[in-house]
Amino acid sequence: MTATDPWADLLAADRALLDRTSTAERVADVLRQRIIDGALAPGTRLSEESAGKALAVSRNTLREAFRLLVHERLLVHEFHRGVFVRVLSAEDVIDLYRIRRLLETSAVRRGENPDLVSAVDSTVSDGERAAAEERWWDVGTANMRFHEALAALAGSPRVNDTMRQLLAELRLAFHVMSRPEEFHKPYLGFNREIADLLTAGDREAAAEKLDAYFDAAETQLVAAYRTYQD
Amino acid sequence: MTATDPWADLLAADRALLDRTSTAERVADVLRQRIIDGALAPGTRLSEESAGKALAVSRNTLREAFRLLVHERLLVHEFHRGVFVRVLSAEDVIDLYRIRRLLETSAVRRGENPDLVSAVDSTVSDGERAAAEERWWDVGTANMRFHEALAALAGSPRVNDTMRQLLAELRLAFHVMSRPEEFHKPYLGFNREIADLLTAGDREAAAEKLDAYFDAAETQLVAAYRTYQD
DNA sequence: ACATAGAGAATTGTTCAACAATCCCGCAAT
DNA sequence: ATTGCGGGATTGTTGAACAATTCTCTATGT
Repeated sequence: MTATDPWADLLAADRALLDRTSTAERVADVLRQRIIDGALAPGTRLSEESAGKALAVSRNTLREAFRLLVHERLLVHEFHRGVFVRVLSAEDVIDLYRIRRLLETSAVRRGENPDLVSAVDSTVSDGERAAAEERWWDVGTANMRFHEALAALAGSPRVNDTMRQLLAELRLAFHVMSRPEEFHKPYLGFNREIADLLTAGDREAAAEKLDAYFDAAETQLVAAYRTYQD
Repeated sequence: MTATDPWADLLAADRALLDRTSTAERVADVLRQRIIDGALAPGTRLSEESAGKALAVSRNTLREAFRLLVHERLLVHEFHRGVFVRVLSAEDVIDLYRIRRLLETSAVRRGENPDLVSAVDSTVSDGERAAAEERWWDVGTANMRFHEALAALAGSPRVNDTMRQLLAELRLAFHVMSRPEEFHKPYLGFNREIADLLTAGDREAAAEKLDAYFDAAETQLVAAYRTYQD
């Protein structure tokens, strides 16, 4: 197990692929996906019996999966009443934007890794292509990945995790709106400008434009959210 | 359930105290505390049978608690091998400082709530008092709470949660050092200066001093960490 | 008609026992 | 020293059972 085997590191990197996940984690994966894509609407109650029967897992395993998603804030757990798909309040949406602004602008100001910058750029291209072909759901996804890529400029695994989680949580907000498909479209231009500034190396200008984006997007989403919530 | 009952909001705030937590959460609480205070050293394996017998809970309940702590990164779970108290790598420590720097400096730059600023100040006073009485463990705790209070300047519940979790994780690093008790002492002066700048309203200067603090603390901790790790 | 109380059903919380799958450890064989 | 092979221990997952709590619906009284 000494450093005499240079290929050992290569295989070690692949270990995660082999190491298999538990049933509970896979159950959490599918539930997470269904929540994110809106099949499980906010407020939906997930009974242990129905969910367990549907996924063909035992109650115990299911409860482990529930715990994970509660911790990720995608589900809420009410004692002796069951678990529900989270319903975000307007304050939640505001808070999500607050922390996103913090993370993303800081990451943009400090991140200079060329690979990560070009990764940002390609997410914008994806969004533009999806918009041209009117695949609105994909536009939204590309927009999410754009911001994920911005946060990734920080070069921190924990920031990446946090960001992924925040964006998943934010998806809950879009599902209560009337036309979530077209919500992201107006921001494609913003994204392009920010990506170009980053590619040009002007991180400060990119960060300021991002800040302006947050001003616009947050007020719009909160307004739309308050409207369609009642 | 309308807004006609002013006292209803008051009681609603206390609901969390009543509403009872599950056994799994309470088990997670005690394990978390034991990990944070060092009773369960990094690398320790927690077998389901021993832990379950010790805490008088069933394996299933225990496993739910394990899931929570794995999600908080205080435990690691190796498939078919069990759960272990997390052993931080030097890269982990670096990453923890990276995200802390991001969150805390941003929070300091934007946070102006007077109550939150005075909360920062009181944590410094606590630390000074503890140092004067040579209660080194309390000095460390006060230092942690100082940084928690800094992050709280952002006024974001999610930032608070993230910060609490990061600091708990960071405690894992201190336990592998030789004299964790005195590690925090040199930074008391820094904390005082930052608190005073904040009280004076000079947030930019406070943020810059905090940045300098991170430069110092990170290199020292990483160096110490790399030494005592081998 | 409406509110209330209470019985019974349904759901969650937790434990326990069982078995399959996997890992760990020691020992023999080469 | 490495490999192959049990046997024991631990984890992964299930199913059943029962307690605790919530939900539902009916009966009752006003």
